[in-house]
Amino acid sequence: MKTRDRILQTSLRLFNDNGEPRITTNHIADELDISPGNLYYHFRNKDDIINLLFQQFERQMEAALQVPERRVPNMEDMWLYLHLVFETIWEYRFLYRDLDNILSRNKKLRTHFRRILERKIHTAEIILRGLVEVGVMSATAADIAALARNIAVVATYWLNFQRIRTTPAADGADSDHLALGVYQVLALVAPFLNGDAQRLLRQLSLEYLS
Amino acid sequence: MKTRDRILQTSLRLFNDNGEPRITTNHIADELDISPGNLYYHFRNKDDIINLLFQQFERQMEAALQVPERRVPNMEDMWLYLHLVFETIWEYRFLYRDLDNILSRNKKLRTHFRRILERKIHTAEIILRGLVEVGVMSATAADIAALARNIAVVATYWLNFQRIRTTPAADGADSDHLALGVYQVLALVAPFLNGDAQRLLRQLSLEYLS
DNA sequence: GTCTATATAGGGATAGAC
DNA sequence: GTCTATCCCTATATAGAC
Repeated sequence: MKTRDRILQTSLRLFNDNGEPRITTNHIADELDISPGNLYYHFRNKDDIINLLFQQFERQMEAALQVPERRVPNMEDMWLYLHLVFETIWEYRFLYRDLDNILSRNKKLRTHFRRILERKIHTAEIILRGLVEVGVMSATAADIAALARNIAVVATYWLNFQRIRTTPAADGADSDHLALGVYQVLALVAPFLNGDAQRLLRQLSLEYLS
Repeated sequence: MKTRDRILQTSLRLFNDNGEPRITTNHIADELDISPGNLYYHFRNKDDIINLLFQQFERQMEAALQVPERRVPNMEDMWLYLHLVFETIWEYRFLYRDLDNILSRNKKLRTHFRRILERKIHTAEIILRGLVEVGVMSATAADIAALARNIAVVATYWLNFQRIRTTPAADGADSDHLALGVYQVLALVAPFLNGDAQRLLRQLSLEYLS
């Protein structure tokens, strides 16, 4: 494996585990058993590393936020959408841990992240309108707008919320956090679902959380 | 006004405006036209300042999260609860901007903040159960648990969410952000409200956001 | 209480040899 | 591509005079 890729991989792991502000270029070099000079041969500076990682993140998130085409979105689209979003956030959680800090240092990152956020809201709206269209749920336009914003907020910050609530030592498996997050978002949609769909969701949720 | 208090006041303002990690003790001293040495006469270190500000924050938030006693909570309690919470967060928003960063540097702060979060959820639950009891809304125990968590997430992170969405330059007045936040949280509760209460809330929301 | 001057430490980044 | 050595800068914090 090329040194450049090893640096990216290790940086991502250290950032995710310890928070980007606490990881210096020396830490990264140490962890890889290479010299700081070598690291700076491959990357201009620390921001350069972060930018590369952000590009990877952005590609993956864009893929997750693809609006289903050529057909009316349904409940399965919602499930898939949420899982892909949560997994991408988990993989690049260092961005979310110090979001304000990181975005304020780099205007381009800020612009791109904002676009992702708007897209998150937009995709949620498309899917919700699809659910209304096929008769699975009932909601006004204003309901959908507010609901889509709330879905975006919970999806974006759920992992941060959980990291504070659980003690650093005794936190459960990673997958639990994601599953609970998906459940929380579905709980936002549930009250708008019509009788049958709502019962189905309740049933699914019970199994899902066991 | 005593120098000590001026330091606290100015620190809070600078932290809120620029983010705590970017404000050094020298910045604070500069802004006050005092020497760094003078600042360190009044406070052992930067963390000492943050701890004091956190204590102020905690007292104010604890007050906001008082469960209404001796009577069944109603819709007005929910409004009051949300307004007080949002205003407290706004006043000490520097804590929320770099929450992970700040809490990870100080175990005591982390423990106390976690308690506040649990209390946020708990108070929301108490109020929601009150609403069910007086017949204003219908929800199962599981509905209420999930809803209370979501209320806490949105209330905690709404301002962060909005700061990213709005451009740093052209953001609206401060009060707008708070009002929108309260609206978003009420939108979480709305679908559980019974006919009359729901219509009333819709009416109120329209006026509220105009 | 307040100042000036300074010690200390650490992170980001580069030069030049190999 | 990789290393060693080093420089610069900034932030925290202290010492000692006034």
